[in-house]
Order: sequence, then C-alpha cells, then structure tokens
Amino acid sequence: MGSGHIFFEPSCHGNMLFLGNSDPVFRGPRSMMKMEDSSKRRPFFSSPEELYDEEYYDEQSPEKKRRLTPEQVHLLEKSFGTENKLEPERKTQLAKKLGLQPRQVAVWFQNRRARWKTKTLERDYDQLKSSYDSLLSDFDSMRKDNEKLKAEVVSLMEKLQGKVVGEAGVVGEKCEVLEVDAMTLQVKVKAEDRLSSGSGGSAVVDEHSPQLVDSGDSYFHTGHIEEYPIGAGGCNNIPPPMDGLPSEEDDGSDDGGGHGYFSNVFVAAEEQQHEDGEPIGWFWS
DNA sequence: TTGTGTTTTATTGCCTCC
DNA sequence: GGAGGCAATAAAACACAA
Repeated sequence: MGSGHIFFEPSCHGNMLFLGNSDPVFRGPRSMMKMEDSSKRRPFFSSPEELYDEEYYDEQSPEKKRRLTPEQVHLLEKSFGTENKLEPERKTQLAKKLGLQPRQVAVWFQNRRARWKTKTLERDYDQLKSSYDSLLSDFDSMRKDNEKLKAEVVSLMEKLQGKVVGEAGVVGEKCEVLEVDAMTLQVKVKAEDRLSSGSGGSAVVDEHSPQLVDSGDSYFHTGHIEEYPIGAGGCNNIPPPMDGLPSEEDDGSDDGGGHGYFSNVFVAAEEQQHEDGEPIGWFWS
C-alpha cells in the first residue's frame, strides 16, 4: 500500500514548501508555517480503498495538514512500543519506510510521548484517588470506633468509682486505701471484653506507659494507627488527629522510616505501574 | 446542517546535554 | 552552538448531538 505515498514531497523544494495560495514559504526547522484557512477540506479516510487512491491525493493541495494512514500509524505505534525515543538512524529508516519526512516521524514520536504521559498521569491520579478514598473511609470508621471506645471508658470509670467508694464504706479498715482520681484512673480491660463487644471492644492505654496495658490487638498498637502518624512528624496532619487518642508525641515514638499517610499509596501505585509493563521512571523520579 | 468538543499534526520557545 | 526533548499552543480533521 501506501508506502509509496509521500504527502509533502511534491511541494517541498529543499526548505521551501509551496502552500495552497502559491506562496513559497521558507520552512526551516523552526520557521513559521502559514496556517491560514484554505477553503478546501478533505474528509478523513473512511475506507482502505480511499487511502490508496492515487488520484485522490494528486488532486489535493499539498499544504494541508494530513492525517497519517492507519498503516503508517500502526507501524509508528509498533516502533513506539519497542522504544519510545527515536535515534536518528531509526528516524531515517522509519521515514523512508513510511514515505514520510524524518521531521514528521520525529513530531509523531514527540506527540505520542506527550499522549502517553497524559494517559499515565490520568491513570496514576485515578489510582491515588481511589487509594485515598479507601484510606479516608478506613479513617472514618476508626474515628467512629474511637468515639465508642471513649464512651465505654467513661462508663466503666464511673462504675468502678462507684464500686470502690461503696466497698470502702462497708468494709472499713479491712480495705486498703484506694486513691481514686477520676482524672487519672487507669482502667485495664481484658482483650476478651473488647472482642466480645460489638464495637470492636475497648482497650485503654496506661497513662504512663506507651505500650498497651493488655496484649490484645488494638488500633492503638497494631498497624492501623501506625500507618497514620499524627502530629509533627506526620504527613501534614491529613486526616486530622483523633480526639483523645494518644499522639506519636505522647507516647514517645516517632514515625521514623518516613511512613506517611500516603506511603502505602505510592507503593501501591508504583506496583500497579510495573504490572502494566510501562515505564515509570519519569514520573516518580 | 451546524455548533461544539476531541484528537491529531505541526510549530514555537525554552532548556539541557555534548 | 547545534541537536534533541518537552510544554504550550495553533489549527486542521473528525465525531457527534441537537
């Protein structure tokens, strides 16, 4: 087919390109090209036969911007697939093979890289957004749990306080002196209690101890919270700290290792890109 | 048919590298 | 300083709804 078609050749004389209005316009690599409307328009190729219609091309004015044929595009895509950068040799070969000017091949690759980059950016954005949405939803449910746990703690504290005061009154001297301060009361709740409750149970941290009083699994201690560093060392405080939760500053730990809210997001996005088999270097570098 | 939005081809200006 | 890359942009070619 079309390997014989040379769209711009007929009108090119060195650096001179004759436009439709017969004005010879100098066309160096960086020169201006007249884009004024010439009245004639040509429909886009609709059938393969049309593509190879010599007469059709001959009667067209050569100055119009022309779309490449599907075959040309196919070959260019194929070439782009193997390597998205174009060395001079390859450019010349491709141009010869396609009946295009090397400049056209270079331009096509340039534009193709731009399209690829745009697509990649869109895809990366989508991935990051969905990861963010999912994290946000996790965060919301954790905050709700936290509210429930706080209410539970308050209720338990009240019960305990009442019990201690009552027993001290009855037993009198048999009882050890218990100093109960509502503000500093330390409540120990067994993991079984937590697991048995519908809201995920309760666990309260010893005020003077960074680690859990109980060994049961808890948001306070396991992955969940630690992936959301809160405070100065965190990732710009997004989402905001949860009320009443001990912060990283409080418990003396830090977020060393650079874990932010989105660290896992970026990892996920990168992994995804590798799966797609497309290069990722330019975007994350 | 026409208006409007999208895609493709091409140019321009700036930047980096050798 | 020239070559090549990229971002921004123009303009032609198309697609499509009204």
